[in-house]
This record gives sequence, structure tokens and C-alpha cells, in this order.
Amino acid sequence: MFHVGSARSALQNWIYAQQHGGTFVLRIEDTDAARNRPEWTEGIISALDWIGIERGSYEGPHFQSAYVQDHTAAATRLYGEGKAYYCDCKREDVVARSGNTHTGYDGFCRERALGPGEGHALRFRTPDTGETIVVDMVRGKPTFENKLIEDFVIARSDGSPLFLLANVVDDSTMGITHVIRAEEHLPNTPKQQLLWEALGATPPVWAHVPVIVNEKRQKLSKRRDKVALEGYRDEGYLAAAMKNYLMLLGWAPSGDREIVPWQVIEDEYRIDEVNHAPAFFDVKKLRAFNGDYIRALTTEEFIQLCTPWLTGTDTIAAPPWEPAAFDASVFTAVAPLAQTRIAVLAEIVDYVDFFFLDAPVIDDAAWAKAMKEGAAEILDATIAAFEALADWSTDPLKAALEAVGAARDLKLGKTQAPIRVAVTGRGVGLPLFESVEVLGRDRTLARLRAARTKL
RNA sequence: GGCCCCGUCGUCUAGCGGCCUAGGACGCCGCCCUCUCAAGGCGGUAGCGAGGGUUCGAAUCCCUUCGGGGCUACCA
Repeated sequence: MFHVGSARSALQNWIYAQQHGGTFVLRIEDTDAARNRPEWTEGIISALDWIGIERGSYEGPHFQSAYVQDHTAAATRLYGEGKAYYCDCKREDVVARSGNTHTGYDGFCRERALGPGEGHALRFRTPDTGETIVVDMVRGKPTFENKLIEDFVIARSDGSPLFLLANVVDDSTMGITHVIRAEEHLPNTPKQQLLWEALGATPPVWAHVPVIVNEKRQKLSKRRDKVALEGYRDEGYLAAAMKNYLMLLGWAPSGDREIVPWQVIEDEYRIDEVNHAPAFFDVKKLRAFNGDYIRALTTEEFIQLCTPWLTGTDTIAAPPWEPAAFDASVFTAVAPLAQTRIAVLAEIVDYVDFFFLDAPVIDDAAWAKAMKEGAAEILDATIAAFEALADWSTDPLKAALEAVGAARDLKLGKTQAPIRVAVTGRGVGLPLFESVEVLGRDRTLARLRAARTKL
């Protein structure tokens, strides 16, 4: 699962690297073995690939777990220099001591001079005075009072290093110069900066971008919100639309425009111009963007891109018709008609299913609405008119139905309703006469007769 | 509770002291086009959270207040 927020961060880092001749580095932060699976990495790589951060064009992936010896060495060094100490406090003891004014660890073990051992975690000794200023490309200079920064754990009691330490060590050894990440990491930053200083190195340039929120203005979460990039991909959101939309969260290109070529974004995006307030992930607007991108496709591209939903893949559900029933030439004929009607590619299935199914799937509500009094008569007349038609093509078909309606003083809009439902199963859909032409005389007539029988 | 961050239409944004009668986009509502639905065209709806300053002049600067959010693990 690749979070849309991660995708946005990746893109921001990628753009920044592109703009400054830097290198994008992918690092899998897997220091917590219990929460990581090696196979997830491929998912991340292919998701990055999808949004245009192609494998081979960046450094990595590096696995943080491969550098544990560096992390533990740093931990040992900090302990040796008296900048870290061992602690055997239990969480509940700390809470009990601090009462209801708990502001983190109380420093109980600071001077106890405990050595390494069973149940002893290593804590970093934070300064009691002064302040730590985070210089941030988007937020300015968030300032933290050192005395309010608790002595945080840098290595578990089993000796394994924690993310805060591991990150600083890796950033240092990998020569990371810029860290662009979500705002949720801002409170960690002074801690990491203190670690950088303790290790005698210069911290990178930070940029903390506001989080993406849901309609309730809370950070997008995996459990309650739809955040998987792959999910959007499998619904038929185009990578270009998704990228464009993601970058517009908290930022806008020059001029009164929003849908712009990626190159414009790469040229104009400025991380320090990004808004400071969280942005709502509006799927409706994403859909609108996607529809726009779909319409901008050439017919050939559109057909090509629809194929997975027409045939199914390992992640995209197979369509409701028999694979052998799919006729590419039929789809090619109607694809342009469908292109302006769908906002996400997955919707193509419902638009063209009646071509590939033996009988259309009847929408009950549409049937009830269209097959009112007079429908039988219209069907009979239409069957007769269509049977007599010499030239089975759009214009004559339309003229024939118009004549049927005219004889009953009905507008085409009324006359076509029962025919549409009989042939396609639905009340709305592709232009009727083009569809009927493509469907062919025999199948159309069979459906009209079947509907007539059902009345 | 503590620390930090943030505050322009419902939403995403433009705006960096006079070009603002606050612009664009999505959404929503009309109208046109029309075989349905879309697409397209035209029009409309709606906002500077509040209160104080500073200034000739404030959406833009300052303060307060109110309101949102993030973090607060031997997770990342």
C-alpha cells in the first residue's frame, strides 16, 4: 500500500532534486522488523514507477535495516561520551511519577549510571537550557525549548536502534542534504537535530509540508480513508491526473490554470511557496481532473488505456462478459463516444457491457420508467420499422425511430427511452443509434422482441 | 493537559499595503446545445473567523481572541 500522502512527498522530493541537480534517494525505513515485509518494497517501487519516478532514475532502495551496525555504533559512541544513558523505567512508573502533568520522560535514570543490560533502554540526554531552532523551507523557524524536549529513547532494551537515531545516522552517511516530509514529523525534528549536533554533523535542510486531510479535517488515515495510490490506479485514475492533482494541494501554478503539463509543475513548483494549512483531499475534484485528462487523450491512447478493464488483470476485476465475447473492433468503433462520458477508466465497463453480453443487464428502475403505457406499441412499431430498414446505419435508424414517434406525436426523447432500455438495459448511456448500428440488426431485433415479450 | 503548526468562497487556491467592487478551478444551481447521459458554451451562488491596533489606505503588518490540525511509544 502506497499512501497518497507518501506519493505527494515523493513527488515533492523528486521535483526538488530535479530542480537542483540533486539525487532522489529511496530508503526503506524498516528498523521495526515487526511492521515490515520485504515484499512491500516492490509495491512501493512500482507505485513510484507509476507516478513517473522510474526505477533506475534514483538512488536506492537502501534498506535501513542493513545499516544497524552503524546505528548501534553511534548509540555506543553517544553512551561512551556521556550523551546517552541507560534507563530501566517502566512506562507506567514514569506516568505515575509525573502525575497528570506528564510531559514526557522525567529523567529519573539520568544520574543512576546504569550500564547496558536486561531491560535497559538507551536514552539521549537532551539539553536543559537553550532552544533548538529548526530552519524549515516551508515553515520558517519553528523554535523548541530544550528543557521541554524529553530524554528520548534511541535504542531499545534489546539494543536495536530506533528510527530517530537510525534516520540521523543514515542521513549523515548517505549525504542527505534535504528532507522534505509531512508536518507530522515536525515535532521529531528538534530531537533529530540535537542528535545531529551530538554526533558532530550538520543537519540537512528541512521542509515540513502540511498533511493532507479528509472531510473532517483530520490527517488521511489508512483505516478510515481511501488512501492507497494503487486503489486509485485500479479504478482508472490516470497517473498524470493524480500527479497534477496532488501537486495542487497547497500550491498553484502561475496564471489562472490548474491542469497543466507535468513539465510546468516541474519548472514552477516551489516548495517554499506551499501553503501552510492542511489541504482536503477532494476526490470529486480529482475525478474532474481525471475526466479532463481522459478527454485529452487520443482515441488510440484511450482504447489502449481502457484495455485492462475490458479484459481484467491481476489487480483489476475481470469484466462481466466472457473473455471470448470481447470484440476489439466493436470497442474501437464506440470508444470515442465513451471517452467524453467517463471520469475514471473503470466506468468503461458499464458503458459497453451490452455489446459483449448475450443479453443486456436490465436496470429495474430504468425499465419501470421507460416501459410505461405506450411502450409496447412503440416497440412493435420500431421492430417493424427496423426490420424494413435497408440501410442499417445511424442516420436511417434515427429517421426510422423519429417516424415511429412522429406517428404518435412523440418527441424522439420519449420514443427512444423504451428502445434504449430494451437494447442496452439502461436508461442512460452511449448515443443510441450509433450503438444500435454497431450492435447489428439481428442482435438488436432479438433484444427488442425479448423486451416486447416481457411486457 | 503540554509542545508545535495553521486560519481567503462548501473545497483547492490567486493575492505579498493602493491594481480587490477579492480572481480562477471543483462542487452546486440555471440557460443553451441535444435521442438519454456526458462533453461543450453562457450565466449564477458563495469567502478574507472575530476584535483591537499600525497606516492617508489592510485580505495583505502587529496584538488578542476564537477555531482547526499535528505530535505527545523501548512505531515510523
